[in-house]
Amino acid sequence: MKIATWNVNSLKVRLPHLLDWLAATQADVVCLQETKTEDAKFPREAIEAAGYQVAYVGQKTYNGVAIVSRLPLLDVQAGIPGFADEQKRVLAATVDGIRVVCVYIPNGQSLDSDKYLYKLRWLNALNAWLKDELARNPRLALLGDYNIAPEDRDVHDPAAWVGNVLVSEPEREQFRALLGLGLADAFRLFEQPEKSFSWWDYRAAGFRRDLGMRIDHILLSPELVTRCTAVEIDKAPRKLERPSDHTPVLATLTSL
DNA sequence: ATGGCGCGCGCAGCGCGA
Repeated sequence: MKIATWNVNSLKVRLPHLLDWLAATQADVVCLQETKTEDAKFPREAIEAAGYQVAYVGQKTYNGVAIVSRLPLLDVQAGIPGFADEQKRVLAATVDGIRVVCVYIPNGQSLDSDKYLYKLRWLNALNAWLKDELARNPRLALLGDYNIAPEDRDVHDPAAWVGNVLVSEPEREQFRALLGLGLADAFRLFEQPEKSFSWWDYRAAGFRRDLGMRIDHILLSPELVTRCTAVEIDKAPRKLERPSDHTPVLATLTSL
């Protein structure tokens, strides 16, 4: 079973890339972020025609998350229970006995912004909810755009990013708090190339110069760690015309 | 590397992302 996460930065624009990528990788479950699509305009038919089911929750212009899956999506839940949030950033569903949680964690904009405080509050709420969710679901995967580079090795130039969002210590503490729930950063279960990134700025030729960050992650509960045989960042879609600024991250799990 | 790109909205140019 292959499970993946991909911030598509507008599903309307990236739908051809998504369909090509599904066909090429034969991924079984893909969590999407930044669909930027209202539910009424979601391209459900095109995804179903490719042999997938899809659950989604979106809004106009901003945010929006979806889970694409070959197998049925059960117990679909949007948002963090008990955490009032207009922004569509969370979608959970059970697929083949695995609780799949798709997240688009807030960016935070800058350390002195109200959006940064929102990011930290949001992460607190996520952590509290996941603690319960893990107790109910020992097979849990948390996939998404975290907007956090966990360590300096996940940043092309750590010195240049000091004092910025994505790398600040409170954010990294929140990331470690997720690990503290028993989750593992699946990418780091395996030997990986140096300078492994999942996002590059569109500006200043960021991709060509490899000025990237690793901010898209797959966290796995212990039961799923034992089943995980590979994790890779697939840079191929970032090389296409009109790419998303993020690449997919893909994990392979053995069957039970 | 933050003026510089790309997106949505909506028809100009702005807000936002990371």
